[in-house]
Amino acid sequence: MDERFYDNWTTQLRKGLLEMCILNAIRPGRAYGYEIVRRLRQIEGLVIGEGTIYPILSRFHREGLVESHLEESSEGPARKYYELSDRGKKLLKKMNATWETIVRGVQNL
Amino acid sequence: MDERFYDNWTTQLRKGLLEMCILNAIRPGRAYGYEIVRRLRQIEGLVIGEGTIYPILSRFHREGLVESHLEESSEGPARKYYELSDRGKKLLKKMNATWETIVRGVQNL
DNA sequence: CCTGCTACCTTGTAATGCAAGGTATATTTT
DNA sequence: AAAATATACCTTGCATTACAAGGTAGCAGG
Repeated sequence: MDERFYDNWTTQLRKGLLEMCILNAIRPGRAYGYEIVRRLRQIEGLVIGEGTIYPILSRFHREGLVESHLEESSEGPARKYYELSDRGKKLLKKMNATWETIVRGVQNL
Repeated sequence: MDERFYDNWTTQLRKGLLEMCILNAIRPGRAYGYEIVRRLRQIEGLVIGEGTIYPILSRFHREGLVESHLEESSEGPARKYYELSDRGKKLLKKMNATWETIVRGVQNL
């Protein structure tokens, strides 16, 4: 059967959504890229690869939504930890609110 | 303040989501482009323009998700009505299920 | 030393949403 | 009758994203 359309659709659906999820994953404290990939992988329908997350994290930093610092690890190469800036926290709050509005809107379509 | 990131994010968030909403708007029976634009406009966070919907409807048709036919109107130019094909109905069901899975996944993040 | 896991990054491609344009019909206003 | 407004369709070019496929490097176990 032709799953091409569906597969592409799910990819499109992740656009923007991934950013929100990543910010929410960082929010409680701090997190590094490889860790976030593993956490989000467990959420059905939200698979994410390294080639996807690193550009996103870079953009977050460029936009001033997060701060980052390297930290040595005994289990491998150094990890780049990220945490939300004030701007990032504010924006995430707004994004979460927008998300809920949309979810509600879609529900009673 | 800098709303650029937020505005762009909402645009990205609409990707894929609009397709699902349009299909759901057509599902009960039939609908034409201009009509769908007006209906979806009322849903907060889901604004859509004509330059967005017509390419989507064309793609639906190209992918065999909908059938279409022209119908004269006394209120203006002819309308192009769309209705879901069997394939479209099946796919929409799958899309709605995926959407709910993702919404639930995001909820308990 | 070599395989596997950890951990980071970059490049090129495909796909989408949208602004900004265009065309044409029917109704209402001037 | 001319102009304006609402209806209704469409296309082109741009900006943005997610992803596959590649690359680099550190650490541990056999």
